[in-house]
Amino acid sequence: MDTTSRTVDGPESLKNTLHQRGLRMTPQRQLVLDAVRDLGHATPEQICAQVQRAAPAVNITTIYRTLDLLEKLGLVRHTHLGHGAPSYSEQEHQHVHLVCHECGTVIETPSDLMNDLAERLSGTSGFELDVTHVALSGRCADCARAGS
Amino acid sequence: MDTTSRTVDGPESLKNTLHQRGLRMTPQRQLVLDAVRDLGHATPEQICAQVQRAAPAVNITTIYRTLDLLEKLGLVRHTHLGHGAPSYSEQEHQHVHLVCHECGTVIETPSDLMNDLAERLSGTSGFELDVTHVALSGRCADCARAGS
DNA sequence: GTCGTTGCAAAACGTTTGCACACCG
DNA sequence: CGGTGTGCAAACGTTTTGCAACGAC
Repeated sequence: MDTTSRTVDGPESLKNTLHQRGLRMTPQRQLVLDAVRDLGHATPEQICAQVQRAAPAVNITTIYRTLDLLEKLGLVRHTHLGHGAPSYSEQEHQHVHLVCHECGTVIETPSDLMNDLAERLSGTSGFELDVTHVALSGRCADCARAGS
Repeated sequence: MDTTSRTVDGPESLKNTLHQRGLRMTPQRQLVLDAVRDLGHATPEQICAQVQRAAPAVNITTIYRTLDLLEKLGLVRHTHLGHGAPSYSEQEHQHVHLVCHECGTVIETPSDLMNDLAERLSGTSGFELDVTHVALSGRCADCARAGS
């Protein structure tokens, strides 16, 4: 009954993944990865704040560099939810983001909803949709009820 | 047989729309609206360059303020095509953007493709998808062929 | 003449870069 | 000890803000 919410990359495996590519394990890298997992999805600045609770000296530059690295390693992913800073989440945390452009709420929805669309797109234009890296905008149920 | 590529808002109607709300017609506002229409879709900086060909003194601050205003008036719309500056286009210019995250190409695709998805979303979560304000990311046909 | 609108300069925001020092392996 | 990784400061691109002057009505 264990759905492995903690994925393949346990505490040791980040080290391994890094070493396989001649990269080095550092406390900062573990902290950033932990922060991304703990926060679900968060901006670099939010991740920085979270990391600094454990290690106040960590600079935001390191957050940016580490997020880029973890993304290249396939451990995290980022999505642009409209304006402002992008949102990082762990790679396995698959979902489509629905952003309400009235109140800004972000709703997560299973990505299977996009499968039909993905097929149709690859059929018509050969475009391979990345179902996991998508932000759709519109109006959430609450705002739809309140508005017009 | 006139499909009114020039929409409801001809040269006079911007003035009317503004006056209806107690706002003022200025050359800058007309120039920005014209630029958006001429460019199809463009960033504020590109729009600024276009406007400055006619009126070099116009400041980019005015571009930003005017784009916000025209958006509130429902005459233009902006889309975030991933990183960097947003892209503005006229409201009627409806399509879905497919952004290749390898080469950055932006493909436009008819928005009808999203109708099924829109229905399913409103069914499951009451979310009203804005079919026109969407950027999907993935890999374009060329990069898919070249890559793996 | 009023008051909305503009231009300019400066600040704010998010991100990147250069460089010397630190520390992983 | 070699070279990767880090912190700091400064630069960068984009957007916003404060304010005095301008100009639409």
